[in-house]
Amino acid sequence: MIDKLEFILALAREKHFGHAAEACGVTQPTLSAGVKQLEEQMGVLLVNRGSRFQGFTPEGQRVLEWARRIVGDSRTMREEINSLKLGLSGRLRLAAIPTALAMVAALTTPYREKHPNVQFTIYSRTSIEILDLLDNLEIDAGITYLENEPIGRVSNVPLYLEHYCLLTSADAPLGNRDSVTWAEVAQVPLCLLTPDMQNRRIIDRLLKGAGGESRPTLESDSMILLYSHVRTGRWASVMPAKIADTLGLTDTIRAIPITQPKAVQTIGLVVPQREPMTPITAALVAEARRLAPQLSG
Amino acid sequence: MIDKLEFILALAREKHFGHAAEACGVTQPTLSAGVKQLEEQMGVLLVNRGSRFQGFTPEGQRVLEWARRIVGDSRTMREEINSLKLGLSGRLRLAAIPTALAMVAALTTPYREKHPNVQFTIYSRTSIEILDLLDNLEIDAGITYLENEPIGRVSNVPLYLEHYCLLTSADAPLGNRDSVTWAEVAQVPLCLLTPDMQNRRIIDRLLKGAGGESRPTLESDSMILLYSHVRTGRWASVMPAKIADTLGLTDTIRAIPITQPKAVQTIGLVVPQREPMTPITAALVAEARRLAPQLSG
DNA sequence: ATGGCTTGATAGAGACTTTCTATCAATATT
DNA sequence: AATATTGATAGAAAGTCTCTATCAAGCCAT
Repeated sequence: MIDKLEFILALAREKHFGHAAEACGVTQPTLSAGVKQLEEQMGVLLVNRGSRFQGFTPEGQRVLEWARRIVGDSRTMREEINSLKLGLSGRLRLAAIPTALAMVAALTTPYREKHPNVQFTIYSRTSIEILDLLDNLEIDAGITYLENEPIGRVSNVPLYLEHYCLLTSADAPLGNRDSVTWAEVAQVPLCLLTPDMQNRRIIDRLLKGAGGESRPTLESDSMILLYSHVRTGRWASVMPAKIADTLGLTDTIRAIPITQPKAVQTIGLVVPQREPMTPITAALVAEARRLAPQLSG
Repeated sequence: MIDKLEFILALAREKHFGHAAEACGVTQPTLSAGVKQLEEQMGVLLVNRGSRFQGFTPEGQRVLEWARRIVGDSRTMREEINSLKLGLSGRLRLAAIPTALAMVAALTTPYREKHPNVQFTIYSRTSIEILDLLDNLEIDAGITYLENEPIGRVSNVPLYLEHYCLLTSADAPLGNRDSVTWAEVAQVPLCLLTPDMQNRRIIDRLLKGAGGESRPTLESDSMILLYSHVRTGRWASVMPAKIADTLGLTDTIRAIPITQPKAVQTIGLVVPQREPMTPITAALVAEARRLAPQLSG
């Protein structure tokens, strides 16, 4: 029964019988049969088919909702029993927006000291993808923007505030300043994240708000790539202060606070809104609560 | 998997492998094997055995908690899909304390008019048994005292207030009065419910509070039996006003309000504290909310 | 239009699980 | 000590699941 519900979950995210089957580690006929059995048990069609997957029926959508819950609970149960047996162990799956990647270590390091048997898998994802992964039980927690764009059925723990800097060579225009305005930044050719990243959309909005326009010379979904370009001394970028610090500033590269307006975004931990949490997730939330005051200082 | 969890639930309430198996409609070896499989999957003993059932291990108790939740959710899912398919249908299982039995019809009658395909099963139980049945998913809702003794993880809807009357023959001592005190009632030989009923414990407390003692001439767990004795004109009883009204008063039998103190108990609907509720239960809660103002008037 | 490609359904065989009956060992009960 | 109760175990039969192979329907490109 529960494994059939997992089929539904896989189908929801893959939207393809074959791929979903592969994700579940079974063959396509097995998954097809599983879905069909569910449909027979419920006495209702759950999936609209027409020679290909065409989404769920209304009943299928309800079953999907329940499947998230029931499958999630059964996993949580397993994990909880495991923890009782041999302390916290297993794998913590986490996803963070690129600009927050640098601070993840501040969370994982004390966590690992307390719970050395927990393994980590950490993905770099967009804020939208993070919420999707959470919904589909593919990650245990995410680190993303808490405000700004709607987030779903999740609980959150604020971690720190993101302030923006112009990252540029000291001998470039504006390179000698102690602070710059968004209007000034709008005049500089920038390397920015791709528009599927919320960070980029935020920066675009700020630039537009200052009367400028966002026409980045270079886009990437990798902070490392952006930073390595800035390091050449020939490019500039806008980054959160925290990540600029982490990446390290050289003599020639400066991180200049951008004011007017002084834009601030809250970054935090998000976890599925479900009680009780898995022990592994609960420990992460505890760590985040402990850490938040230090980070915001 | 889910059926194995049902085994655990059955075992929790039957405390006996054989009986639990029968309750699940399987043989005892099947249930034993199912539990053993769960234990192997979890990697932990769930049940303490020593030639007989000796309760759950700590891990077993956690699994039991999860089983209630997961099994409950999977049933709710089924019911929800069924309702989507052919409107509200199925069986509403309800338990009420004896003194509330008379008012159940006020709930079931309008319910049935709105949802004619729902069938009812209604048990007369003690308040403690009701909470137990709720925990074990054996009933969908209960009607019982909301205050006075602790109730567990349930949501409630107040329905009406229970006021107490002396039910006695008009020509008996006190039979001509318009109101009596608890101290006076304490002098009369009474027919009361058995002490496993909360109603009896409440009345005992009230009598004791008035300096009297509870030494009922006759005890029974059936309101009908108590009432039939009072009807002979030779016995007296203490009953909630509502049930006395429902049973009907004759010329010779009077229901006399008992004052000093004016004791009042809230009776209400209790349902498992879980979101969302099954559609059948949700409809009952809606009905209860609608009804409460009328009843309390 | 037509041939090739993708997608999901179907059929049938083999492997695996489940569940039953029968029986046993251990403990309670008398 | 004899008997009854309780849950575990063994083995056989039934049932279920999952695989490979194949098919039919739609999609797409020429």
